[in-house]
Amino acid sequence: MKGPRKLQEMQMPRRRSRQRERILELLRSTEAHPTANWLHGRLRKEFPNLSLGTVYRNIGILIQQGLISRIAFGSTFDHLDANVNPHYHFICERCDSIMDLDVPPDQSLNALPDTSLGFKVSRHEIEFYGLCPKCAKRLDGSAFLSHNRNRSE
Amino acid sequence: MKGPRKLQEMQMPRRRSRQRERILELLRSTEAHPTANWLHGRLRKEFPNLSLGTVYRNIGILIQQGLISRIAFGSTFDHLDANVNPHYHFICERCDSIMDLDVPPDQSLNALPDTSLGFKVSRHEIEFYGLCPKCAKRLDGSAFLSHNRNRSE
DNA sequence: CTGGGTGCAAAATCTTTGCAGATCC
DNA sequence: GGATCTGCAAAGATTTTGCACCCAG
Repeated sequence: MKGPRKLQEMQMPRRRSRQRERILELLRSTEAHPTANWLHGRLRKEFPNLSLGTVYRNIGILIQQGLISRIAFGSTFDHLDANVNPHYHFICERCDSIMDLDVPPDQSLNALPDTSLGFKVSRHEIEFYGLCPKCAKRLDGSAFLSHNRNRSE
Repeated sequence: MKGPRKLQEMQMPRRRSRQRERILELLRSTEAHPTANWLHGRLRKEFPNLSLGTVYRNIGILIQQGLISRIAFGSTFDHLDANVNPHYHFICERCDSIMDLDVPPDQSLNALPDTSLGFKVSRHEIEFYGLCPKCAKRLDGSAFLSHNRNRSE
């Protein structure tokens, strides 16, 4: 290995790049919630040689810096659930496991979006993030740093 | 008391298949929220020639039949958001657009997961589904059938 | 100068699809 | 017997990565 690569997880001093600056500006200027591909197409005009790889790398950096965030729904398949009754989910930030919560969904929350604006709400979903019982126990009293991936494959 | 099934989507007559039955059984028997790949690996023992394509096709059929559902978070990148303040999202079921909601997040909801079980909640997210103002207006009074995709790409 | 950043292309994932042949009803 | 379904493989779609060169500091 050639250096403290892993420390990138913390705020590593970064050099500026015109590309990254524009990606951030663009994201801040739009109401939509763009994809990497959209950004790439949009910025092609200013950077004719801009590569999608660069867009992805910069997205990763911006997320790391807390300047943007990803929206991880409405995307691809991934996980499945045979419990078709409405229910909430808990996602462990340490082991990435997903659990069904035994909490009755609160339909009154559907009234939250301002209907005077014209929203017609049919349902909602909630994901709680934190430590699952198992991980919480394991880390009881100790700082948690390592990130023990445990996703089903 | 079975609620009326959604007849919106054309239901093709289905034949049974041992593979699909086992996929459903397996999904119902596990606490985890498996991926297609996990199912495939797991069922390889019973069906040595089972193909991933078949798994995906059957997942699609089971979802169509309302027997299972997908969990579309915790997955890949896809959409981004430059609004890093906590906020909820609204997803239009017709045009698939994603909107930030101007609703103050209710931190008290973090108390919903049963902490006596050991959950440590740090945050939560909510997605509301339904019709956005634009689509709601367009469909006012008319049945809605067509699905006008509008995802950024 | 130096090491992070970029473009490019290949690789890695994940999901879909065309086709020929097997299977269920 | 005929419409479905399956396995296989190729194609798509999306994201990551290795590498040589470039450029900000």
